[in-house]
Amino acid sequence: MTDSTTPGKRARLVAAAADLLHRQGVQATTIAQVADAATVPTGNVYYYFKTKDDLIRAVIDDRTRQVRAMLDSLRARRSPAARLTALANQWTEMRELVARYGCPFGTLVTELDRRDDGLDVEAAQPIGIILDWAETQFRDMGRTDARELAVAFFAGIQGAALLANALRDPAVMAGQVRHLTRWIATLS
Amino acid sequence: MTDSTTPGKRARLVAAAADLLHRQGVQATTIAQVADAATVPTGNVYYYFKTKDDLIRAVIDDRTRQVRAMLDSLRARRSPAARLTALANQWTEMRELVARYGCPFGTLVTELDRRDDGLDVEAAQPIGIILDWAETQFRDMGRTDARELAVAFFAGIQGAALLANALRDPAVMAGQVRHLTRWIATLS
DNA sequence: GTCTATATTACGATAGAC
DNA sequence: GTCTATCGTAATATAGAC
Repeated sequence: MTDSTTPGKRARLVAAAADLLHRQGVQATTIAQVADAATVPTGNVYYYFKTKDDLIRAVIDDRTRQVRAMLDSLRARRSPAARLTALANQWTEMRELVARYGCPFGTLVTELDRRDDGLDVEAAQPIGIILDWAETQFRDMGRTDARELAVAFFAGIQGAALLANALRDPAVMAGQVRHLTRWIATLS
Repeated sequence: MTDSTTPGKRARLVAAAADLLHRQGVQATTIAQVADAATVPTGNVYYYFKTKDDLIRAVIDDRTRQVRAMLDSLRARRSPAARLTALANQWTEMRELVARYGCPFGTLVTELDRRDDGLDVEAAQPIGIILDWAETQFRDMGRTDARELAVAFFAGIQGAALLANALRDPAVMAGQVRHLTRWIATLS
């Protein structure tokens, strides 16, 4: 920490907020609920975050870091196809959460992109990062239509997350990841 | 109308609400805004809808009717593949709206499915109807894996809507519909 | 049936004691 | 740096005149 505030509290607030924003939605989540979940007095939240939007921004930044870490952890895999498949499997692992509350990255975009302050752009960052990364993988597979394939791939994941959520059925997510995996195998 | 209330007002309120819920989101839209857009006094809304949730329910029912009408209008097409392609093209036509505010059906699901009252189930109906319809089309094409293909198809549409929205780029939606169209052509 | 005025409540944010 | 008490505002919903 750069200042002398209690190290744990800020992090606890961000973690609690991330969880609640995902499970309840941005607008439905109150500062009081976040404070309560993090065992911090309500008013004290404003010592760490000037406004609710500031707290939301911190959650988005946290999600963006998660995505970068996720992609970094895939670098060890031998082939681009293996990396893409491994990424898709992340959503299979999250399938119960996805079926109940939607994709943590996707729902954030949908909830925030109708604003015209900076938050809409920031919320879209995880999506943009993954899309660019997937494009690189397809390009490394020698495909000239890498961007189109990257969109088809990640749209397949995000769309399946929405359908799994609508139907409250984790199997929809898992089935689609299997479908995408087989599709990628036919490309290489 | 079954009762003797002014026929235009209720319909105007639902239309104004549908538009605002899509463009601003459910929680961000107030009764006063809807009333204002429909040129109806704020308090008078409660004569037509007992609660805000009642108004939202009316909007969802309207969207469900839109979907049924859309699917009905596709029955004239000669082949299942032509029907599926024509459906996908609806999103290409909506691409500007989709890039700015998301898919009108998809965003409604994402915003409402975290609730446990009845609204979450109702909001998912348009999705379920389209998915079942798509499954029928693939089955009519002689495919035994019709459900899997229906999920892949509609997830491709909904996911692309989310990506187009995140990137604020209508071309993403149009490009993915072209991609899906070519994919369907390879199946028949 | 239609509309105005207002009650009620809930939340974001602040002031100020410790 | 921490916490309590509270202010101000905005939105849902209602009461009641016309």
